[in-house]
Amino acid sequence: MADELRHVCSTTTANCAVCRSAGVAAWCVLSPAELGVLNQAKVTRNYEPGAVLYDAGAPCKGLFCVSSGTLLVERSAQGGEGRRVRLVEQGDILGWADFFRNMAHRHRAVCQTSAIVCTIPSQAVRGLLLHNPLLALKFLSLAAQDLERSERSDLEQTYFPARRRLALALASLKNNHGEGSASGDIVITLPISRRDLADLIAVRPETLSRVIRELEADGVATFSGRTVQITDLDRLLDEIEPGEASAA
Amino acid sequence: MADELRHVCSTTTANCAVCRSAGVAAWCVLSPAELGVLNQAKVTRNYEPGAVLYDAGAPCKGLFCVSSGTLLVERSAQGGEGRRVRLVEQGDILGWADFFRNMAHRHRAVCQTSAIVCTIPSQAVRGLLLHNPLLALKFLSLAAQDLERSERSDLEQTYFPARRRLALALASLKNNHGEGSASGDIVITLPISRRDLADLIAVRPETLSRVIRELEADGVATFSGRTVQITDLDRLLDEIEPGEASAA
DNA sequence: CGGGGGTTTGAGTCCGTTCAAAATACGTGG
DNA sequence: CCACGTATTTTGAACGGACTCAAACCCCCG
Repeated sequence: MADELRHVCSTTTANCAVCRSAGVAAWCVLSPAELGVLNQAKVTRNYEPGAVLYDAGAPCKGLFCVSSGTLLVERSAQGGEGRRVRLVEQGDILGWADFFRNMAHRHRAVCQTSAIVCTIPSQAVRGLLLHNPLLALKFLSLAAQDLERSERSDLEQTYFPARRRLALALASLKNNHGEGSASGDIVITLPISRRDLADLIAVRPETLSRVIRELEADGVATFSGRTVQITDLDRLLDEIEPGEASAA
Repeated sequence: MADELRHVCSTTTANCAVCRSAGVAAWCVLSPAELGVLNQAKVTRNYEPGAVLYDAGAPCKGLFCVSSGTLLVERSAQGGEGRRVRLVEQGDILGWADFFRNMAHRHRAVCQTSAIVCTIPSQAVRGLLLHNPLLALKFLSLAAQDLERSERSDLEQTYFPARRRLALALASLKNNHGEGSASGDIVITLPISRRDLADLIAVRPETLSRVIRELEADGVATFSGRTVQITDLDRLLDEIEPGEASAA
């Protein structure tokens, strides 16, 4: 297993004390000494696009903390192809749910870009958790956020049409993958394929394709390969909240 | 607010040491001394059907532990009517997500039967959590379970047709609300109205009505008011896993 | 008996799917 | 650098499941 991965990942070093993710992730409550323990226990690896961080069915050996890059988490049915559930970015912590249930992974995490991810072995996590109760509280808050995200996505998929869900996805993508262009528009560089994007908003690729054409026809955004130009942000926001009148 | 509830809820006493829910819920890791603290801090109340445990927007004052009865958790949009998200039974802990995020409630919990529910004030929870790290681990495992449930429900609603979702719901309801009848069939007494059941499986009441007729026509179950008779359990299970061949 | 909510039934519509084929983008080797 | 093979994306046409709207029905309770 480790052999298979060797060609797509390599070990590197990193320092939690200066890692940008340490502030974003739950580790901010740790004392300098505890951060030292974390730093020593963790294993930092470099992954190439397409590398699999972990697969469904694999034993859960610890927590993952994304130092950089974008990963896609799929819910796979017995190792086969499954549904793409969510994107994971810098500072996010992966695998906690399986870890705290002492179960094998039920998801698969695949790198969409080259990525640097730290693995914190189970024992180290447990040690820190027992040593510093504040860390546990932080993790609980994190868990609550994940649950909230899942529940909201559930509601959105039940009640919102595909077009609105795409608008929602674009608005979200904008945060981590968008930047202002020369013309003042926002330009998003999608970290995932169109097929995966379709899966994320729970539609078939054919449907996504059609909805994209609709948005283009209505002057909301322009799509070209993995580049999306938001030509009218107000209109995009209107797509998300049809009830609201846009204040000029 | 408290005045409004007075006619539907009354204070009782209970002892965590002998409460059946203490074993089911996270509290099983507590020492006798800690259990004493919990016992003293908690407030036990008696609710009548229809009573609202908490409403969306209300400040989160602690955790709820269901000693007996069945509650329905709705995700309400700004205090109005929302979607029914899940049923909560004896031993379940409510409100942890809002509690650990330090936010106002985003859900509403309504009693479906008369119920006995203990409220554990924030300060007591926090005290126990900081005092006994094992409790935090237990809560994290609980959180992971909740996330798993939400994610699975998400997938089911995306991929499964209404009929299969109803079968799933019946199979689940069977655990807490079903019992064997004289004829050997399983009889479920639904704790919720048909409208709420429809909402739980994310369909309109009209659709639920039609799917019920289908199941009856196919000899899977018989519906009469709030009583459901599973006439053929194997066939019900086939509805849930169409791929599996039923072994006689 | 007369509401009034919940439930059922019917007819029609719509959104997203399915199936099938064409077009485009991509990686690889010549 | 181009040609080729493969995978992804797009387009089209037809289908289908669940929804909407509207009316009848039912049951519980006053």
